[in-house]
Amino acid sequence: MITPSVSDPSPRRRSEKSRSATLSAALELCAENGYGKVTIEAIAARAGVSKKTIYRWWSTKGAILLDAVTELVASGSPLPDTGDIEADLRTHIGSLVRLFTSPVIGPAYTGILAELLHDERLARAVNDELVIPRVALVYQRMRGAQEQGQLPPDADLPLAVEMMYGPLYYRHALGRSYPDEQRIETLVAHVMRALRTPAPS
Amino acid sequence: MITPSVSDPSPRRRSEKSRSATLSAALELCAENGYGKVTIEAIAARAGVSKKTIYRWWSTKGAILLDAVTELVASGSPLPDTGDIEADLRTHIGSLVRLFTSPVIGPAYTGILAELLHDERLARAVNDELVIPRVALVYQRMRGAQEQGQLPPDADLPLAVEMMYGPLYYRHALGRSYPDEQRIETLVAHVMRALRTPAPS
Amino acid sequence: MITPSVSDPSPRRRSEKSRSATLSAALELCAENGYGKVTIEAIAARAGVSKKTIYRWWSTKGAILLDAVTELVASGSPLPDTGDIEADLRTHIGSLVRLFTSPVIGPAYTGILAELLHDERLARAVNDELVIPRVALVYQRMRGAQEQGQLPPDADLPLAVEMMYGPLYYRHALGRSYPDEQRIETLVAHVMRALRTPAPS
Amino acid sequence: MITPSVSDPSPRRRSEKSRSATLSAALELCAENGYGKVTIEAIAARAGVSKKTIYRWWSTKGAILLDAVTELVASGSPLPDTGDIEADLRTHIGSLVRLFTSPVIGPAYTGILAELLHDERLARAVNDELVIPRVALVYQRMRGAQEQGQLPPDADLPLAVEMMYGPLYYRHALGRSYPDEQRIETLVAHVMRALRTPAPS
DNA sequence: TAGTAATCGAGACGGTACGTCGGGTCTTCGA
DNA sequence: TCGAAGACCCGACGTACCGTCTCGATTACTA
Repeated sequence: MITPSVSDPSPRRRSEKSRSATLSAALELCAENGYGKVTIEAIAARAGVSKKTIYRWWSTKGAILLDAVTELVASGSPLPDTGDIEADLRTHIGSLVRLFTSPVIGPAYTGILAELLHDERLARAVNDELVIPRVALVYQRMRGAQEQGQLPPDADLPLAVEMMYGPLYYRHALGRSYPDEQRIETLVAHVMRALRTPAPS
Repeated sequence: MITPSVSDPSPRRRSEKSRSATLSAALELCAENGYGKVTIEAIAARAGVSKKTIYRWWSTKGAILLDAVTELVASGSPLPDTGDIEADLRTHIGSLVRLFTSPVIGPAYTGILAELLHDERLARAVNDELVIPRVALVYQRMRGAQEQGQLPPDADLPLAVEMMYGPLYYRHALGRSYPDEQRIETLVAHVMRALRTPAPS
Repeated sequence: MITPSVSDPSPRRRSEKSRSATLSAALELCAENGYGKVTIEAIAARAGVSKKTIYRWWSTKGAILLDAVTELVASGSPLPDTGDIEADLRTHIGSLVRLFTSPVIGPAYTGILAELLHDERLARAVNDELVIPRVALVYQRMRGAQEQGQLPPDADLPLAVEMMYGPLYYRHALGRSYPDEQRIETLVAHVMRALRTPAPS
Repeated sequence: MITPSVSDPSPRRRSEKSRSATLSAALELCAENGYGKVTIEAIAARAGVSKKTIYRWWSTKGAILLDAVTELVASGSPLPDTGDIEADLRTHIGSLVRLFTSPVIGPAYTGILAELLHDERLARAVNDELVIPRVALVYQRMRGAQEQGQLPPDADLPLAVEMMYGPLYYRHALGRSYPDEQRIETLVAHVMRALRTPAPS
């Protein structure tokens, strides 16, 4: 979490009500009017919270949205384990696409991604709290597949993640539509091949 | 080009001096102080141009930077053709990384990417004027390789582009460092394999 | 007339059409939307005349309106001569009130009066071209009354004019309503008394 | 007082420092550079106050100057009472002329008078806060003179005020010089005569 | 069971930039 | 060759948010 001070300033947060009202207001504003209308002022007004209170606990509207999104995402979509690693990865990518296009999380995450491009602290936070934990799940699932012999023990897992996530972020970054089922299938197939192929000398 | 209205306001009378001064000022400000300090006001002040003139010809500071970047990129780095398609692709990705990290174009392009996430018109313009033309060069080179038998005639070229560009945009979108030489080599090797492998049934 | 240069720049004025279109446009705008909406830009647009042409012949929008009003007033209300000076003065003041409240001339003259407060050249022009000539008519009529013995030969005519016009301008300057018939009658009666009374030693 | 909305926005929290700094800055600018240079921007800059703060409490620069002038005038020139009503009125008119020509209040009041011609709200405010209270003092003095028998009990006091103030505003409205001592004496003499003369049937 | 101290809402404050408007000057193009 | 059209620089407009701050009024730990 990004807070004014590095460490959580005071666990004796007075009002849980303020916190959740702020997060909800931010998400709602983002979903309804787009990220451009997400303003500390507007959040404060809608949440019935003073600006001072917001600034006490967050440093940026990006930080607010990150908290909100993290909370939502944490309570959602774990990685499936059907025994078929390729199918599970397809499912995973599909659910990622659904995340990007979800009416609430989508715009919020897009806003976060826009902001982190000019805010290193936010970038680090997004990676540490949102992306890396989720990628860790993918690694975990892949390691399971390695143990079951579905993937070679020396497979280049990070590369595979980049190859899977890459096209999604590429399209998202350029405002394009996302890969369809067919494309995802092809993509994951190539990723599997890459995982099973020793890196070229 | 993104202009305030759909039809240009009689571009015949446009002052070339104002135009180039504006573009230069925008790039300089971005390089010197970061995208956050790129402001219509600041651009106008540095360029010695009135805000009205800027608003007459551009609708967004993103549009200004897009024009500026397009002009720079257009006059630069064509795709090499050494006869070895794999090597040429490696070179191409390398030069793309260099673009992202270049002190002038890098920050500007990052700013554009941030803005297009909330501006559909800009998104379309970035694709139409910057990305698609450059990708077309890649396609062209690949088609040459197809004619020389280095690639199969039915290779999935768009997929290859996504696989190459994807990891770059993925890392950029999350504010990470870019792939090194080694990584690019691996990546392009897998792309070649994908190009040469018929799509899985 | 207030022109860019002191002397009428060129009697070989090219387009009478432009001149009258400008004056009409100015009056219309003033009558329709109030003086605040009278703008060189708006006048030019409505008159179908270029701004440059307007600036060639006038220095201020006040100058334009002055020309327009002068033209209208010149073609109107001469001072009556019924043989009864007191009645004639009452009529004169009444017609002056009607001028102030006329839907076309009223707002225009109000605008001129506002502008001349910050523009000495305009102030002089208003006096020389509009007020003094009309006051001269009053003097002329009063001198006629002197010859007929209705007024003493040493009557303080300027003072009388100030006493008559004063209350009108006082009320106008403070945005109040104008004197009614009854009040005008009282006022003129006192003026007559003043004219007939030797100045106190 | 003219405020943005009808009800003051909770004037309890109003910063007195900002208020007086704004009024002073406005008067100074007006005195130094003329009313044309009185700009909300300039006032804000000189007062070290934000434009928002100014707009929060005033709707117009005219309103600002009115407040400033009212404050100055309120703390100045009460009507004298020497026992001689005619002399006191002469003194009063003289001090009014001095007000018009004073280097600080003069230009400010002139600017206010120009602006009220196009702003009904300001016109009302000028009358209610500045002119009517001061005229009330004149009435009060005149009523004292009535009680002392210097003036008849049925004297037309409002008419007298119009006859005194009228010539001043007439000359001011047309950008002319003000009456000199001699003229004022004559004027007041006629006003006294009018006060003592029953209205003509 | 009071202090008493931090947190809460509200919102004023000094700022920066916004996007628009009009002023007055200068250039271009068509009739 | 002249005038309409309008681009240009400039400066002010009034607005929106920023992040900081000062208020009383709740709280909820301490004494």
